[in-house]
Amino acid sequence: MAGKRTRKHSLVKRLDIHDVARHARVSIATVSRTINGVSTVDKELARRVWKAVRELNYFPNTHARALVSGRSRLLGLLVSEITNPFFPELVQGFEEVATQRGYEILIGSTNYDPERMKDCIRRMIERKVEGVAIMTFGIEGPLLEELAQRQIPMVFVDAAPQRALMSAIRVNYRQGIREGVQHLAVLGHRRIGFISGPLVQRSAEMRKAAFLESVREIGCDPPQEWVIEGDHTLEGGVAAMERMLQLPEIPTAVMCSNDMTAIGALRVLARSGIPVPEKMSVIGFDDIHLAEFVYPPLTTVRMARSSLAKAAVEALCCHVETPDQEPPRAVLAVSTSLTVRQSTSYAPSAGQEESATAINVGRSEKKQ
Amino acid sequence: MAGKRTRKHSLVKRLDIHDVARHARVSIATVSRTINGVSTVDKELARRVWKAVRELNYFPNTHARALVSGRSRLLGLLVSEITNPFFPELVQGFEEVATQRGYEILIGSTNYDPERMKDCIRRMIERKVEGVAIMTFGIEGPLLEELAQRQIPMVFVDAAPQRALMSAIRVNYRQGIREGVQHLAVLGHRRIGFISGPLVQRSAEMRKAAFLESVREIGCDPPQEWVIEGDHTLEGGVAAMERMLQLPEIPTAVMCSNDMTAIGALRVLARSGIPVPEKMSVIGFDDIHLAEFVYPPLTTVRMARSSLAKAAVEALCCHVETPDQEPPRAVLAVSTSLTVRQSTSYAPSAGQEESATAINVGRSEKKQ
DNA sequence: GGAGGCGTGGAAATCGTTTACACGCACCCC
DNA sequence: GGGGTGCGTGTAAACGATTTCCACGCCTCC
Repeated sequence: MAGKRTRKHSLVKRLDIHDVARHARVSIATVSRTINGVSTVDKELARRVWKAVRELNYFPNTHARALVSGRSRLLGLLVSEITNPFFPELVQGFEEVATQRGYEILIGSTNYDPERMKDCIRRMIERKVEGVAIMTFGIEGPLLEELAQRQIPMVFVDAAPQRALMSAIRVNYRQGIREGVQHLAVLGHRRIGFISGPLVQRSAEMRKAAFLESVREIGCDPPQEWVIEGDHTLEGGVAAMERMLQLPEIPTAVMCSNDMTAIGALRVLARSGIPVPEKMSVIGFDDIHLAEFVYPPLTTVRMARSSLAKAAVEALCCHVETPDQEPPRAVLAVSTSLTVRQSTSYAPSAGQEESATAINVGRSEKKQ
Repeated sequence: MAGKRTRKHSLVKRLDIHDVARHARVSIATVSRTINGVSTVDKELARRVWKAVRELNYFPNTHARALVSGRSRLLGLLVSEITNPFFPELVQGFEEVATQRGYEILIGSTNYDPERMKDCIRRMIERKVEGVAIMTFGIEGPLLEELAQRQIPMVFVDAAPQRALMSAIRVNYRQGIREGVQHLAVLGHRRIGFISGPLVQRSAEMRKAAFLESVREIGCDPPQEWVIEGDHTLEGGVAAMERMLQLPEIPTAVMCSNDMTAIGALRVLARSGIPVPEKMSVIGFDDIHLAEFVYPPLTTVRMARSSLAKAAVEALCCHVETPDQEPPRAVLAVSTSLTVRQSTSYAPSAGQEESATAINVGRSEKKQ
C-alpha cells in the first residue's frame, strides 16, 4: 500500500550513502572512505563501491559534506560588474581553475553599490565560502572585518591590508607599459601624453608611475598638463581627451590607463577629425575583447586576466589547505605585454608622406 | 587551560542558533521560527531575536538548512562561454533576480565541450540545485535525463522538450526583425540579404523565418543565394560575406542573425573597400555591448537579455514553489526592438549624391 | 474557579555525510 | 599456543540547522 519508505519532501527516494553501501555490500564508512580516496581501503571493496556508485548514479550531497567536514569547497569572487568587459575573462579563468581543484565559485557583482557589496558579502558568509577574491575597488573596511573575523582568507589585486589571511596578486605593469612606450619611441614619438585612471586606486597609480618612469627612460619628460586624470570609464576617456585637445600644444601619442579610456579618447579624436594613427597614436591597457573591434583596432598592453585569476585561486587554496604556514603575502604573478594593432604609427612630425606609406609597419591585420 | 569549548575544525567558536537563543533569552525553536518568518511569534520576542542576530552577527548555516529542509536555494545557470559577449548581461540579470528572491546561482561554462557540460551538470547535481537554466546549445539528452530523474526543473530558450518540469522562454524575434526590415524599406532598400545562424539551432531558424516573412511583407522575395547560412561566429560572418560578395549581383543591405556575424561581415566589407553604410547597409541582432563600439556603430535588433534572465528565474521558481500546479510550458517573455546606429542608410540605387548629403537621417551620434 | 485557546520551551527526530573509536581477524614471533 | 601488532572494517557520534510533539504557563471568558 504505502511506498517502501516515507519521505518528507518528495515522493522519490533520493540516493544516499546507505543505498550505495547496501548495493556494494559494505558499510557506509567504507563508501565514504572510498569516495574520499582514503588509501587503506581494500582494492576489491573499492572496486565494488565505485561500481555501485556508477550503477546507481550516486552523487554525494555536498551540504551534508560541508556540514560535517566544515569545508564548503566554495570560493567567492567579488567583481565590480560582470558586464564590464574587463571581467568575463577573469571569471572564466577563475571558474576554470577553481573547478579543477574541486571548488565551486560564487559570483558577486557589486555594481559599485555599497549596499550590494554588503549583500554579496553576506551571501558569501552564509554559504560559508572558504575564501574570497576581491576584484573590485572601494570595498569598505567593516565588510572586510566581517570576513576577517570569520577567518576567511582574502586575496586582492595589487595591494592588500597587512593582515593575516590576506594576500595580494601583483601585476607587473611596468613590463608592458615600458614596451608600449618604447614602441612609440621607435615610431618617432617624443611628445607622449597619458590619461590615467582614478588615482585613488592603487592600480591606477601604479600604471601612471610605470608610464612616467618608462617615458623618462626614453629621455622624455611630458609637461604636467599632458598627464590627465580619468576614471577608467569611456566617458572619462572622452572628457580627458577633450581637455587635452584644448591645450595650446598637444602630444602626438597618448597612452591610456585602460582600454575603455582609450576607446573614449578614440571617439573624441574621430569626432574632431583627427585621424588615428596618422595624426595621433593611442595605446590602451588591459586588452579587453572590445579592443580588437573598435576603429581603428586598438594597440594595447595585454594583461593576462586568466593568469590573474589562476593566481588568485591558488593563493586562496594555499591559505585553506595549509593554514598553519604563512603563505607569501604577495605573489608577483601576472605579466603584461604589448599587443600591436592599428591605433599606433609613426609620429606625424617625422613627415606626413613617409608615415603614410610606411603605415603598415609592425602590423598584420589589414594587409590581407 | 583549555578553551571554553573544544571544536574539531577551528579554534574560534562559530556562532550557532543556540548562541542566539541564549543571547535573546528564548528557545532555539523561537529563533528558528522568527528567522523563518513564522507569523505566530510574539512581537517582543521576535524583536529580541533580531536584536541578538544583529548584535552577534549571526548568519544561519545554509548547509545545515539545506540538509534538513531539502532546499538548497541554489539555481544553476548553464552558458556557452562567459567571454562570449552575449552572456554577461544575461548572467547579470539572472544574478540580480535570483538573489532578490533569495537564491544563489551556480554558473557553468560549457565552452561547447561535451565533457565540460557533463562536469557542470555533475557539479550542479552535487550542490543540489533546485533548477537549471540551460542557455547553451547542443546539450545532450542523457545529461538532461540526469536532471530530469532527480526532478530538477529546467528552463530553455525558444524550445524545450515536451516533459514535465521543463519549460521554455519564448523570444519575440519577429517584432524586432520586422522593425529592421521596415527600417531598410523606408531607406529605399529592396535588395536585402540575410546571413543566418546555424540552422540546427531552433533560435537561428526562427530568426531566419522572421526575416523571410518580414521581407515578403514589404513585397520583396530575395533569391536563395542571398540567404546564406553562417554559424553565429565572427569567422562565420566573414566567410558568409565573402561568399556573398562573389555573387554576380549583391544586395544593398544585409541583415544578420546575430551581432558577431554582422561584425564579421563589416570586416569583410571594410577590407573590400565597400563603405558602410554608403554602399551597403548592415543590421545585426542581439545588441551586444560590442555593437556600439565597432565601426561604424552597428544598427541592430536589441533583445533584452536581462528580461530573458528574469523570465528564466521566474519560471524556475514557479516550478519550485508551486510544484503541484503545472506552470505554463512556454512563456512569451522577451521582446525585441530595433536600435538604429550608423551601419544603415539610404540604398545606393536611390542616388549617390542624395544619400551622401542625407546620410545622417535617423541618427544622432556623429553629428555632435 | 475551571475550561479553553494561544504561544513558548524542551526534547527528539531528521537530513547525509565524515570520522573517532572499537573490534575482528590474520600474521608473526617468541 | 598465546599474545602483541597492524590492518581494515563497521558502529555510532557528531555537524547545525528545521520541524514536530507535547507540556506548560498565561490570559480570557464564562
